[in-house]
Amino acid sequence: MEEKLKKSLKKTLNDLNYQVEEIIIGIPKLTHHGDFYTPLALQIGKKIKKNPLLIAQEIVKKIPSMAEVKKIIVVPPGFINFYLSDGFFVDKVKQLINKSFKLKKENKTIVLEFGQPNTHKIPHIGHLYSYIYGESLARILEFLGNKVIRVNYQGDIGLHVAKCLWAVKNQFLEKGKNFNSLKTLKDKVDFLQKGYQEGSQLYEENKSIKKEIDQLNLKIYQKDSKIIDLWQKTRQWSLDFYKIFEKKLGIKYDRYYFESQTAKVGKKIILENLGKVFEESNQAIIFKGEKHNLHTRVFINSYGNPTYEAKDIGLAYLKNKDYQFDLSIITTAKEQNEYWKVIIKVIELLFPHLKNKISHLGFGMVNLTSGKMSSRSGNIIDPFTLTEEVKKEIKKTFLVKDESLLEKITFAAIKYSFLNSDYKKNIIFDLKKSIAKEGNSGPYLLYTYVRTKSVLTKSENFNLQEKKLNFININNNEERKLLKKISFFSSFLIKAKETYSPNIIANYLYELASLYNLFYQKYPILKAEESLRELRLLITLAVKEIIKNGLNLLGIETVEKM
RNA sequence: GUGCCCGUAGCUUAAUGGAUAGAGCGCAGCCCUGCGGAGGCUGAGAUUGAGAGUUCAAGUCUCUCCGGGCACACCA
Repeated sequence: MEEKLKKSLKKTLNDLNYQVEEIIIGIPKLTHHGDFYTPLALQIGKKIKKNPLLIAQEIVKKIPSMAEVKKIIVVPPGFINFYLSDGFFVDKVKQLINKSFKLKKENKTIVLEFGQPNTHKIPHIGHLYSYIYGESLARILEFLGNKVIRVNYQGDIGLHVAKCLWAVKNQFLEKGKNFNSLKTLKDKVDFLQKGYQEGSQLYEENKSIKKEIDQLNLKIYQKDSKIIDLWQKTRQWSLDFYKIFEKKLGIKYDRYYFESQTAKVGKKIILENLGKVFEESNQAIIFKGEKHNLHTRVFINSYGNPTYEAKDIGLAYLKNKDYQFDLSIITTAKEQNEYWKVIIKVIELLFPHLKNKISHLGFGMVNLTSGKMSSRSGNIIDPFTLTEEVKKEIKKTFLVKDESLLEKITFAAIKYSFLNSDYKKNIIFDLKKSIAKEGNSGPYLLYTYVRTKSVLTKSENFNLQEKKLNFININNNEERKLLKKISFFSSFLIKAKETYSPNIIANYLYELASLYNLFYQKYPILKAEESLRELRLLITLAVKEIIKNGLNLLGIETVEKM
C-alpha cells in the first residue's frame, strides 16, 4: 500500500517536473520540532492522504518552482515533510538582500488616524501607546508600497476645554494672576492640566458652576469674542507642546484635523439628513441603531451642539474630500469599539461609496496598577515621566553617557515593550516593571544589530555580489534555521500587515536575533575557513538588514554603537 | 440585562486547526586566552479559567458556565 503510494507520488511529481531524489512514507521519528530535517512542512487532511495526485498538487502549490526537492517524508496521519536543497535558501536570502527586503507594491492610499491627544489636558501613556502603535502601522503599510496619510485629530473644543478654561479664567486670571510664571511649554501644559482637573471636579460638585461651564462651552462654540483669545492662546500651547513630542517620537503627520473644524461640517451633514438617516427625539438628533443590531447614539444634543458623533461624521467627509482614500483606518482605545460600529454604519448610510473603506482598530487600554487612568482625576502617568524614569534605569544598568544614544535606547525599550504583544490586549502598566531592558526587549535587538555591524566592519572585503556562495552541505542546525528564518521574513511581514499586528514583527525579530546570538556564540565567523566564512557573513549581513528594517517598522531607530 | 474584547508557568507573554505549548523576567547552577558577556548554555516551573461539542488533529473553531475589562442617549 505504502510502496504503491510512494511510487505513484514520485511519478506524479516527475510528471509535474519535480525531480525528487527520495520519498519516504511512514517515518514519524523527527528531531526536535522537525526543524532540522524539515525546512518546510505541509499538513494535509486524511481525506486526501492516499491520493498521490492531490498530495503532489499540495506540494507543488507550496514549493516555488525553482526549488529542488531533495526528499519527501509522508507521515500519517497527514504530514508531509520535505527537504529543499540548502542552495535554495541561500539563493532566497541573496535575493532578499538584493531587493532590500522590499515586496510587491500594494499602491493604495490609506488615511491612518492615530495619536489624537486633546488640547487643554496632558496626554497620558494611553496616548503614547496610540502614537507608537499608529506610527508602526503606518510604516508597515508604507513598507508594503502603500501611500499612507498620517492624520492626527485633536479635540480642541468641547466640554473638557470649557472645564479647563473656566478654571483658568475664574480661579486664576480673575484673581489677578497672570501667565508670567509659566516659563516653559511643559509648565503651561501642566497648568492647563491642573485647570482641567479643577474644572472637572467643580463641574461634578457644584450645580451653578456646572451651568457656567456649560454656558462657556456654548460661547466657545460660537467663537464669542470674550473667550476666543484665551481659547486660541491656550490651545496653541498644547499644540506646540505636542509637536515637540511627536518629533521626539519620530512621527511626522501629514495633516492635523481639529474638532473645532469638523463640528460645523458634521452638524451640517446631520441636519441635511434629518428624517432620512437621523431622527429627532427629546430635542436631540439621534441615530437609531437598533434596526442594524447596534445601539442608539446622539449626534446633535438638545442644546443644538454637535456631539463627538457628528464631528466624526464631519471628519470622515473631510478626509474623503481631501484624499479620496482607498481605505481609512481609525485607531482608538478599544473602549470605543461599539461606538465605532455605529459611526461606520452611519457613514456607510450617508456615503454609500465609502462602504467597506472605513475601518476601526481598537487597541488595548493602558491601565495602572492603581486602576484606570483618568486625566479628569489626575490618576495618570504621562509620557514624559515615563521617558525620564526609563532613561534613568538604562543609564544605571548600561552605563550610557551619550545623551542622544541614551535617548535612542530609551525609546527603543519603550516602543518595543508596547509593541511586542497583541494590540487588543489591555496593558496593566507598572512603571518599574513594564519596560523590559534585557531579554526580549528593544535594547537586546539593538545590541544584536550592533554586533552584526561590528562583525561586518571587521570582515573588510566581504562583497556579496562577487561571491558565488553555493553551499550544498550545511551541516549545522543554527545556520539552516537562520537561513530558513530569514527566508520567511516577507510572510511574517504580510501577516503583520493583514492583522494590523506589529507584535508579529517584534516576535519575528526577537526569534531571529536569538538564533543569531546562539549561532554567534557557537561558531567562529571571521576565523572560519573560506566558504564557511562567506556563508556566515551572508547570514550576518541578512540579519543586520532585517533587524534594521524590522526595527524601523516598529518606529525604532538603530544605533551604531552601544 | 444586551453586545464586544481578554483568561496560557509566580509575573509579562508566543504559537496560518497540526507533531514534545515556545520565550523573556524572576529563581538555582554554568560559560570570558574568542568576532562586543547589554550575550550564551543547563535546570526547576503549564491538566492553556472550567466543562461539553465539531475534527484524523483544538490554546486556536462552536456552545454553556466562571473570572477580568469595555460599551450601551445628549462627555470625548
